[in-house]
Amino acid sequence: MEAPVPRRTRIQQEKRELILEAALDVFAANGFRGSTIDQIAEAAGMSKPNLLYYFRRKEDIHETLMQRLLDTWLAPLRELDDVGDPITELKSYVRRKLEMARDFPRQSRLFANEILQGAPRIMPMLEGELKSLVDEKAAIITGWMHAGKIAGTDPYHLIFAIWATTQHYADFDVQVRAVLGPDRGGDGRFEDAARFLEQLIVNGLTPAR
Amino acid sequence: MEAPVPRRTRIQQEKRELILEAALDVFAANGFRGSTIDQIAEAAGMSKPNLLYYFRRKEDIHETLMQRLLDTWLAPLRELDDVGDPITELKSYVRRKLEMARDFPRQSRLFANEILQGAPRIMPMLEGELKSLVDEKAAIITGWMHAGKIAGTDPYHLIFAIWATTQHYADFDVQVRAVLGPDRGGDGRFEDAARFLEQLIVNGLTPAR
DNA sequence: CTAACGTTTGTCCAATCGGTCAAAAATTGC
DNA sequence: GCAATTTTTGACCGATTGGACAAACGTTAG
Repeated sequence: MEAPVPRRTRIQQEKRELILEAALDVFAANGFRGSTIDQIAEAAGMSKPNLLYYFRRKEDIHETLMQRLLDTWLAPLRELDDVGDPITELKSYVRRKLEMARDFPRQSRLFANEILQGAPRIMPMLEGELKSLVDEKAAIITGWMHAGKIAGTDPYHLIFAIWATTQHYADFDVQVRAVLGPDRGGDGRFEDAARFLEQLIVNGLTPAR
Repeated sequence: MEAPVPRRTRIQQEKRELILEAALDVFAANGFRGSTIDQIAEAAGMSKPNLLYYFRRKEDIHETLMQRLLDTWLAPLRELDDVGDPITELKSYVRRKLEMARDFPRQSRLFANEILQGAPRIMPMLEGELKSLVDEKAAIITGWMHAGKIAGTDPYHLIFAIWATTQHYADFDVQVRAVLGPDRGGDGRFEDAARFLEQLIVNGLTPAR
């Protein structure tokens, strides 16, 4: 029996990666329907028929991209576990998510685009893989609440809030920068965000008692 | 001198509204490039040339929609003012934003789409109108902090966090529903979210002392 | 009734799109 | 070196797109 995934020569591997890299750029900036094969081909430095030699349809590129995305995208949540102090654990999760928004903004936008359009291509993954993972982690968080280690609240909405606040810095980057202005919108904005979110999650806004 | 905006008959007013309503549906669901004039025309119950009689270009529809959007979209923040208890004031703001996400999800998605694509059509508004408003409100919040009425933190990132967490329930609705499942993903999710966000903002996750 | 004006539509067009195909070019195995 | 195979490309195709246009239709005022 041969390998189930038919990837042939080393050159094919490399060209496919090149195309996926270019497509990530284009799809993240323009959405699926807003992107053309020509754009991706040009960004990858090859002709359109050449690109179609490696991926037979535009959708195949997107699909490959989305499959990889989910894996890496959920990695930070997978790391959340029961050992260590709960508050520390949650702060680490926020930090990891914020780092992903900073270091992989294109992936974040690709994902946001897909969800915004109603998740037509990844709905099964959301209801399957994603839901299972969140259920599992929500159970851990609920455990912490029952043990009195964190305040009792809704673990699902807590996870949503962490997703929303962190991904915001990738998906709404242009707005964040426009509002902060040239001086505060520079590289420091992620550290400011990290400080703010940490404090919000730990203590909220009530002044120290 | 006549009215500067050349809107003629009552029928023209009505048809333009009809088209804008249909276009909001289509643009919010498919993005600008993903939407076709035919789709909008069909949703508005008229032929394509008929639609183009009222709006000469596809972009004109989108532009009109975006101009109106900013006004209504920022209304909740405009209401934030200095009278009353700061914590109560911020909770009200969160509630108003969450109600907008619940009642006007299409507007939220339209806005999200535009920002995701780099805000090509509304960048001036972000750097002008929006930034001014946020600067003004951030100053109020800073005043509260200096008065010791709320914890000292970054007012800009606080506003970002409120935007992100509330709009998440409109923009990422399908994901929220998929994760919550059929039982918890129903109509109650906005009330659950409201309760959660209120608590998060007031007290964070530190258990009661 | 009819002329003027506002509204609606069928038809058409050029540009762009995703994708095909056959042939050329480059690479590889022997 | 040469044949087989893989890679690349120019030319092409049908479908869809945004938009133009003139003719038809409807309405209203005289």
